[in-house]
Order: sequence, then C-alpha cells, then structure tokens
Amino acid sequence: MPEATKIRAVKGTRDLLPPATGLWQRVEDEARRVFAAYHFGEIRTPVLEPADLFARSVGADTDIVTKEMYTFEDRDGERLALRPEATASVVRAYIEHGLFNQGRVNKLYYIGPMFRRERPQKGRYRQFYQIGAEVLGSEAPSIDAELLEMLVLLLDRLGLRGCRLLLNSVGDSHCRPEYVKVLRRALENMQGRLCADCQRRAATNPLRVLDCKVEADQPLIAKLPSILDHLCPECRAHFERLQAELGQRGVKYELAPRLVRGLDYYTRTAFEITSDVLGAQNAVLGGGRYDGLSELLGGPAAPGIGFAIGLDRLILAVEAVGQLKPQEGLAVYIAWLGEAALPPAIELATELRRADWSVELDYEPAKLKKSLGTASKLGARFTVIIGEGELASGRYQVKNMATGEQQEVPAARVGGYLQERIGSTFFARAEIGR
RNA sequence: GUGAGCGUAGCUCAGCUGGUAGAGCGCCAGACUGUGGAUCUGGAUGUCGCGGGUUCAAAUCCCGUCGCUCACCCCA
Repeated sequence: MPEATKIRAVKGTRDLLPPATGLWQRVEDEARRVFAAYHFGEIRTPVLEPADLFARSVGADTDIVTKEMYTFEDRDGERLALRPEATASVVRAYIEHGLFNQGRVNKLYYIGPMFRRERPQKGRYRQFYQIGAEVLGSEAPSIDAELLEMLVLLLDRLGLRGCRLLLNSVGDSHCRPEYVKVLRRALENMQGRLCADCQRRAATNPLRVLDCKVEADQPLIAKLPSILDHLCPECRAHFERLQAELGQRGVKYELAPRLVRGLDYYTRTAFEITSDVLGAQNAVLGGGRYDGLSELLGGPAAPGIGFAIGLDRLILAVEAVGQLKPQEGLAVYIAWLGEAALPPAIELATELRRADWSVELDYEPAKLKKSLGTASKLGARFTVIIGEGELASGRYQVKNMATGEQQEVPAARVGGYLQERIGSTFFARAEIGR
C-alpha cells in the first residue's frame, strides 16, 4: 500500500461485497416477487429532498429531524436533506403527480438507502436500507389486513422463524390526545417510582414510557391505562374489523397495547415485527396508518398505511436463521491447454454466455491441475477441457465437478448437454454459500 | 450526545508478571509432465492502528489520539 493517508468509508456506512450481496439480491428479489403478487408497483424517489418535507411529516420535534437528519444548504441557499425515511417522499410524489386522480388506491413499494446520523451499532447504520410499501387512498381495514398478510408471507419466503407481529392502535386526532391526558395523570401519581429515563419521558413524551425496557418499571407500567380502552368508537370499530380479518386470513399477531411508534404522523393501526435473533435493535420492520399525512403536506385527504423493513436487520436475521442461500454460482469453467486451444475456448465461452450460462475461463495459460483447482474453488458445476486431442477430434471433455464424471461432448453440443444436466433455468442457480 | 470493550499476517486470533512476532485457515509451489475438492513437504506476507513517554530493552507498562464494535438514547 502506498503511504498516503488511507481513505475509508464514512463512519456508519459500509461496502457490501460479493458473497454478501448475493444474499441481498436474493432477499430483494423475494420482496419484489411478493409485492408483485399483491399488485404493488415500484416507486423511485430522490434521495435528496427539501429538508422541510421531513420537518412537516416526521415531526419537527422528533429526534430524527432535530439531531439525526443530514441537512445542508445547497449553493442557491435551499435547505436540503438526505432522506431519513421514505414515506414522506412517497406521499410528496403522490400529491405532486396527482396520483389520487387515478381512482381506487395506489399501492407502491420502494427499496433504497436512508440516512440518519446516529451512533452506529449492531443493526443500525448511518446509511441503511429500507424496503417499504405504502397504500394510499383508503382507510379500509381490509387494506391493513392485506398489508400484514403480505409481510407475513414475505418473512415466510425468507425462511425467517422466531418473528413476532405486534399490533396496536394508537387512535386518531380525536382520541389520542384524550388518552395522553389520562396517561399524564396516571404518571403523575407514580412520580418518583419510575426510572430516571421514564421521569423525563413522562414530561416530554409520555407515550414513550410505555415501551421502557427497565425490568423494575414493568409492574408499574402494567398498571398504566391502555390506549385500547380509550379509543373513540370509530377507531375501535376499525381496529376490531382489522383483527377479525386477520383471523380470517390466518395471520397470527399479538396485541401490544404498549407499542407506540416514534414518528408523529402515525394514526390508528401501528405494528412492528421483531426477531429474537437480532441484538438490542430487534425490530425488523415497523409501520402503521397515517391518515392525516397527505393533508399535512398540502395534499387532498388521502388516508394511507405503510411499513418499512430495515433491510440491514432483515439480512442479519436471514443470515442468523441460515435458511436462505444466495442465488449465485458458476455453471461452467473452461480450461484450455496450449495457445491453440484459446480461440475455441473463447468461442465456446461466448456461445454459452449468450445462452445465459454463467461462464469463467482461464485468462492466462495454466496447467490443467491448476484450472481444475480454480474451477473447484469457484464452485463451477462443470468444467470443459479443451486440449490438443479435443481440438483434433472436435469433442470436448465435460467434467461434472460434483461427481467427477467426465464425458466427451461434441463442441456444438456443449450447451445442450448443460441444459440436460443443470436444467432449463436460464443460468446456473447453484445454491452455494454458507 | 453518553458509556464500555477491542485494534498483532488477507481472515480468525495467541503472545503470562517488558527481552525486538507466532498458530490455524487462506494463498503460492512441489510430491502428481492433461484431471480439482484428501494427505504430505516447502514458501511468501507484518510500519504489532498512530504519536509520545517510562526503560539498557515496549506488541507487552503509562498518556494521548484515531478507528472499529457493543450498549444507552432513539429508531428500521
């Protein structure tokens, strides 16, 4: 290494490299497939947004906006921000493009990086990735239920076990303020008996006391009034219909009256899925309804619901469970012996690659022993050997790397031979990896 | 922003109370002139994160600094 100061990735950001990215692709593919089944379309919004968008949606007083958002002034003085989440952007686009004029509901999903300047730790990065989906234009409980069903299917496809779906309703602009008052009063009566953090939360954000993790506080917290007992009739009916439909769809969940969400815009349905294989940051995904958000951003009344999956965390969980294998592999390695064999080797490689087989070959002259070693290391399913004899006969040696069997195959037939052995899929979907 | 732990070969790490660096894995070569994954033999690679101090002598002790990790806060 030259003696210049090493430039490293920015704190809290990281490079994702090949064997690992195979798993990321696999997970993203599964998500896209499941979303397509539920007829969601992909939306791609900018990573850069007016800073004000998040102040108005996420909440000007939230930690995300006050201390975690990357904001800066553009050269013309405009305040910009790297998006800390995507729901606000999706709703902004929904309004900007008049999607509400399309009638019916809009079902959109996104995959991409988000940015929050927090202290990194396991499952939490400054540039992190989210897969999310939003349904805009209806408050029907059936949509909430469908969304949750879809999530359960996705996690199942990914082989994730040990996940819990926690469900709550946080009420709306009518009943939640009332509940917060009741909660405040109850907290005042407990003054001094909760942990220091809770004392502080009781004043700043009483709802947060509910998900305090301090063991000693639990008995007291259990005695606090539950929001579910304070929902207005409309919210209660909505929540009951949702639960009924979840039952009908076979979606298992746990009522979590103490589940609260951090972003200001949430109303009614709130949920979270946790995994017991993660560390302290055990929430794989979170979401909920945000019926007033569109209006807050200057749009029409357009109720919505959505979720965001923490991809980094999802991957950690998928790795821990170890069910899903990255989808990558090498179908064929071509070993050529002697300069005269190089042109035919290149010709074969090109032909196979055009037929979508994944192919590698020696770039420099190598001993057969070495080529086979390389082929083996790369996980090639087959190795084609082209030497003097093969050139003369026009029949190549094709070796099955798993069994060691080897057969002579006419040069023009190699593609067909592979097709018969590996299958009709377009390229080797070898299940390699650990 | 707060706290704790850790920075030694490409990777995982050992190196006790100071005597100027090791293992396993990986990599390369050979045993085996055109047959891999096994075994054996040999080989290459380190500013011991960086800077300073103590000492005859520092990877080891002290101070500082940077980085990473985990946790708190909060969230995905």
